[in-house]
Amino acid sequence: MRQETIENYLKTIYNFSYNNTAVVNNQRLSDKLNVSPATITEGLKKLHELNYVIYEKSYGTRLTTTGEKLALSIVRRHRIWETYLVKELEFGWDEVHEIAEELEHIKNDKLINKLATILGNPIYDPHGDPIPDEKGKIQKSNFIKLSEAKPKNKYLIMGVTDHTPLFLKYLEKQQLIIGAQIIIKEIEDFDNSITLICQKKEIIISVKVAESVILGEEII
Amino acid sequence: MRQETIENYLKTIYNFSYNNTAVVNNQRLSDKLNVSPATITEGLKKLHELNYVIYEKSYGTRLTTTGEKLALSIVRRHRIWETYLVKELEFGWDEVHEIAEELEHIKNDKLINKLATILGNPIYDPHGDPIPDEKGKIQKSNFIKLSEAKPKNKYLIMGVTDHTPLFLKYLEKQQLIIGAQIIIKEIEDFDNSITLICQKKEIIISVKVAESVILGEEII
DNA sequence: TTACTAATTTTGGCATACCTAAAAAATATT
DNA sequence: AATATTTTTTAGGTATGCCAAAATTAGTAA
Repeated sequence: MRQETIENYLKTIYNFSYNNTAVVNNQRLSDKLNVSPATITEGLKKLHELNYVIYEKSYGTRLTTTGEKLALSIVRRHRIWETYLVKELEFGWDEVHEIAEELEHIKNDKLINKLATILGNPIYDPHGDPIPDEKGKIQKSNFIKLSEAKPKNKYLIMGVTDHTPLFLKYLEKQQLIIGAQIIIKEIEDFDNSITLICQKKEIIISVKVAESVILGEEII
Repeated sequence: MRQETIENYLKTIYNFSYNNTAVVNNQRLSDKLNVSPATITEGLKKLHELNYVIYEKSYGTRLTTTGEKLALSIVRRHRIWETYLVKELEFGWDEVHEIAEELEHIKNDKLINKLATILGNPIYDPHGDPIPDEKGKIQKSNFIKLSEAKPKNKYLIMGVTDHTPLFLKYLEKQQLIIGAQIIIKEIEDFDNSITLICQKKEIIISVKVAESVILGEEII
């Protein structure tokens, strides 16, 4: 199995496993990795043999300790590169994901750690995702989805779970950027759309958008 | 054919063709690309079909205009990355070649041009090799090999043609670095070893070393 | 020119990464 | 529980990138 394929499988399994608490199903992997379900079954069997995952047929897959370690190092590379591209090379947050998908496979610890040092060892990337440190340790945080926010409360936007340029450009247009403070004004019973106040402007957003925005602890 | 394979073939053919003046044989490609001669034959046939090379069986191969254009862009990426690693990320000139072999396949013009801009659009990389510009234009220069230098003359070290860490570390130890001025004192008839003066120190080097060091025009 | 040597190509084969279609298993619905 | 739906697996097949060994071609020296 090609190293890059292994890395893409492990990273994707990691991203779907909620810190290795949940088992991941084949269908989502098939969608995300753009290969048929049959190919996923084959791939998981091989990764099991290689001791990267525990694959229980017709049930689900999770990472072994070895697999998680490798997954975390890919995630680290991806997020460090995204941060470097935005902070040092003047890329927009909506254009770095794709490049980082390639750069994350460059295997050179000295390089990644040098970039991290230049950036001041950041803990979050430009989309608010936590960056694992060299040992794979990751910042834990109890954030909530904007779709779970409660009326009248104040929050900070901490991240996004959708990294597509279209979505990110939309957020930027609405000034819903990381670090922005928002107040939930009202949640419409009919379609769960949310009216919120951001930068003194009233904005109405759909559930679909709210599902992909991550908020930090309420400000008391 | 995988894009990365195509790029490695074209780059290697380019490097062996002396600016597309000479035809390249399979054996050297086989050695450099670490695949069997049989595989090279197959690969060249495919590249011919793809219009990247003109492959004449049992004679040799050269790049088409399309192939040369792609080769130059890979060479540019490689050399820009090497320069960036040395100048901005504090890597040694002996450790960047391998990383650049991976980075050169990242396909994003904006990224490469941004790095080039930060570096001030350099014309030479840390090994003295010319960097093609965005359009593929490359600095021409009539350098000679140290093994072709004449006694009593003064030269500047302009580059190297061997990029292996072992060789580069050896040069560094002898202070034979790019930009250094040398005077040829004597060439031994017996084994063609060269005695030269560099930084006021006398150094004796073998033909093998002299073959891989590039000198600039004599200083009058 | 001939006979040898070296380089190249052809042949046949193997492993991998993918696919589709059908079967089987798991899950959801009535 | 029985049926329908979804998910997963199996079976069989294709294309690619590689190889070793045999056959051919080119180069060289007698």
